Amino acid sequence: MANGYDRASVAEIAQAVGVVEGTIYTYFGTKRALLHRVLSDFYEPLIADVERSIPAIAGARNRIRFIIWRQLRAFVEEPELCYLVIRELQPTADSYDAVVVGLARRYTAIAVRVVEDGIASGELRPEISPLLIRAMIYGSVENVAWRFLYRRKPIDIEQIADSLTDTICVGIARQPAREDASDAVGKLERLVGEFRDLVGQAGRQIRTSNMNRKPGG
Amino acid sequence: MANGYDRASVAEIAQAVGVVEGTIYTYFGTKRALLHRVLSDFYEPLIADVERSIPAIAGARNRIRFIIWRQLRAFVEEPELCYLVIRELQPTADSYDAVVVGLARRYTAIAVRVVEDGIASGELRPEISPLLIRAMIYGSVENVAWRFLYRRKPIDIEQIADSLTDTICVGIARQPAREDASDAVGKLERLVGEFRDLVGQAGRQIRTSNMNRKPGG
Amino acid sequence: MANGYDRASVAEIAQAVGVVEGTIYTYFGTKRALLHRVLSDFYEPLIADVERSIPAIAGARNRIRFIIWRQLRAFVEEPELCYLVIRELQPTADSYDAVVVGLARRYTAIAVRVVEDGIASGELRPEISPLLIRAMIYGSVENVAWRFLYRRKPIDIEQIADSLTDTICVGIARQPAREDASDAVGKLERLVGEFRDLVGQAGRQIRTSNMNRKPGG
Amino acid sequence: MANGYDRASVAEIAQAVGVVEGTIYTYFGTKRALLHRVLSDFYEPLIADVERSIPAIAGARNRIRFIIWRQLRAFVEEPELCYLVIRELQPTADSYDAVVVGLARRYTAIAVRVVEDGIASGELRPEISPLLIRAMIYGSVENVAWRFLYRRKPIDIEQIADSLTDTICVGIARQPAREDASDAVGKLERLVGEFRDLVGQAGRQIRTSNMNRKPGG
DNA sequence: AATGAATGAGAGTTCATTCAT
DNA sequence: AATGAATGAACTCTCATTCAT
Repeated sequence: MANGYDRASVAEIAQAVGVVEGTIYTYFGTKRALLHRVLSDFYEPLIADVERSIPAIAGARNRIRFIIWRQLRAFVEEPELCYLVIRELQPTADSYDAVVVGLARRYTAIAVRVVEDGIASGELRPEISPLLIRAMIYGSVENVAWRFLYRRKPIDIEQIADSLTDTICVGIARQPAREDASDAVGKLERLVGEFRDLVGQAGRQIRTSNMNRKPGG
Repeated sequence: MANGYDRASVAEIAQAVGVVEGTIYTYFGTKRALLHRVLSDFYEPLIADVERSIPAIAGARNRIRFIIWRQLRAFVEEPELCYLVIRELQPTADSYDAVVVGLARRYTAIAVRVVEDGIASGELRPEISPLLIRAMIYGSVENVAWRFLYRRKPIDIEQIADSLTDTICVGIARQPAREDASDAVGKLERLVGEFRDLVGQAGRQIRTSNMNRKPGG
Repeated sequence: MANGYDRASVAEIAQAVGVVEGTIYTYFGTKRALLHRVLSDFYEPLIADVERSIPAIAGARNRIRFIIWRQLRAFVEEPELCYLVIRELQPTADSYDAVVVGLARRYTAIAVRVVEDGIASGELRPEISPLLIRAMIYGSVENVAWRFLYRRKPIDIEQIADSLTDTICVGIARQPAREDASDAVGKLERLVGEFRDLVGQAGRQIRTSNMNRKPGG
Repeated sequence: MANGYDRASVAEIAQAVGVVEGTIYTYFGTKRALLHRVLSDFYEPLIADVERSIPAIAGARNRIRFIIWRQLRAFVEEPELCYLVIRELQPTADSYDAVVVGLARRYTAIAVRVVEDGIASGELRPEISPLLIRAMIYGSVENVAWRFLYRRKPIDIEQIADSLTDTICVGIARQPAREDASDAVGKLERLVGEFRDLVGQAGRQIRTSNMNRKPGG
């Protein structure tokens, strides 16, 4: 199952499992049935895990980090399966697929809800789209995992989870307050203007008072 | 080329091009060679376009938006090819692939450089990883495009590009820094207020002292 | 055993019998051995029945009707088995088959003997070939049964047995004896004519001789 | 194709034709398609032949003989195909089959019409069932051909056609009416002969007695 | 240069048969 | 005796590739 669904022949799968071709068909009537069983076995504990954990985690940011971290872990633990998930799971009519697509939908729906809750609680900006954030979370994880795993390098999922979460939450821009800062600058400019006026006023008063003092000063 | 590389037989490709099977082999020795030609033909103008455009765009944020937007456009214009890129382009040692993988690397390297430049110019936070940002950019675009395109719904690439860029740059969190900024402004306001009071006081004192001086002012 | 020998897997047969695949092989070393057991179990009572009944039936025609009727009944009662017999029972050297082919031969030999006896007793025309009549009997029954059973219509075996027997015995030609009869009538008319002439002649002679004799004798 | 459709693997067929397996699939998308092509190629000229010939033949009996003879010839010329026809041609839903079943129906319908016409013209008994006669014709031919061909003996189709036609038309029974009639005629002939003798004798005696009498008679 | 018929290796799948339990 | 999981050969069918024309 080294490389996607079509690439792996039933013969190879059988050999990998240590049985003979026909044995596969004793248990799975179809190559596709085998695939879906494998995907279900992958998804179900994953979903159970995430659905159980999320309520125990406080704050949208922490939850998002968990989702990212959990997905990275899945990639590290079962890279082949994750590739299968990425590449085979297309909502393509097939009734077999429907079941697994349903699982996948249920899985990624967790992220959507987390973002929605984060918006509701005021922790997240209300103008963001939860669906887009879901795409960012899973797309980023998938892409980074893909790249790392292809290099067969060990991958520090803690650090990557941190970085991704950080970027998703606070962005990459320096001085995220800069726009507020410009407001502040405007205010400051106004203040400075006021100050200048005050100083000018004061100066005039002083001068005036001086004028009123000794003439010829 | 309905759906991926394996799905399309050489016969189908030949028919689509309007020639006969054998002719394909007159020009491409191999189905895989044909694939790589197709991918090169896809990548080269894309790379040329992006490489030409980026220097003309000011600011990391604007450049990132352009990269996202351009990639979304590619998905909309050539969804099949983009799927091919996603699914077939694996650095699998195959010497054919090497060429196209090289193109892909060159393409995504642009994003890395944009981020690096953004850091250098101080626009982007120095602690972010350009490689991770690249993964986020392409992973997010791919995931969102995948989802949208599978639903065969029209996709508003302008709006999606805006949202993705926004999230990547400023994140999803309600900016905590913003409140600090207002605090600062508040402090300044308070200081200016104090200063105004002081100035007012000073003015009054001066005036008072002047008044106490010889009248006839 | 839905449709022929090859169509039924050993697994299906086992399931139908209520045992498990391996058990079949405890009792029958081979799928083919099972087939032959099934066919023997079908043929033996059938042969016994027909062999017992024929001597008790008087007349070749009645016996032929019985054979036809019995075979039709077998078709109605065990259509699948009859198809098996028709389609699987080929004298193909296979030593297994030899046994069942022997049964089949013994079975159809009954019809041959019935026809031979009918010829010997003068009930049947001596110039007919008993082997050909056997072919007609079983061929007709098989064909008609096949057609009827495929339509899954109920089949009136009494009426079909009557019709087939009738056709086999007296043919389809209209009053085949009538023409001979008219010949006979013609001959009789001629004979009667001759006789009339003779009688007339004799009468005249007698009268003549009487005339020559003593008058008043 | 030695033994039925299922028994022949495409590999065997290809080998028999002198090509390789895949080549079969260049021309026939399916094993079943190949079968149906073969059957159509068999049926079409056969139907054309019979449909053309029947109108040129006078009398139901002669026509039936032609049908029997033609079918026997087909068996002799293409025994394998005829087995295929017998065993594979089941009206079993398959849309492929529908075409060939249609041909077969059209073919055997000829016999039905011949019998119907024979009844209409008064040549055949009106109480017979054309459908049953069709079953007898094809069933008998099939059975007899089957038996003969399995023995791989040469088969005298002229003689078999004569015998089958004869039996179908006039039956196997020694015509009781016919023989009685001839017997009666024979008896009458004998009686008349005797009578003639008697009359002749009587005539001579009378003449003699007259001669012995007084001359001058 | 272009063709397209022929190829043959390999795919998924079936199933009669075996054998350790 | 009975089981049923495992087998592996054989099947139909696909398709990238070749090559004589």
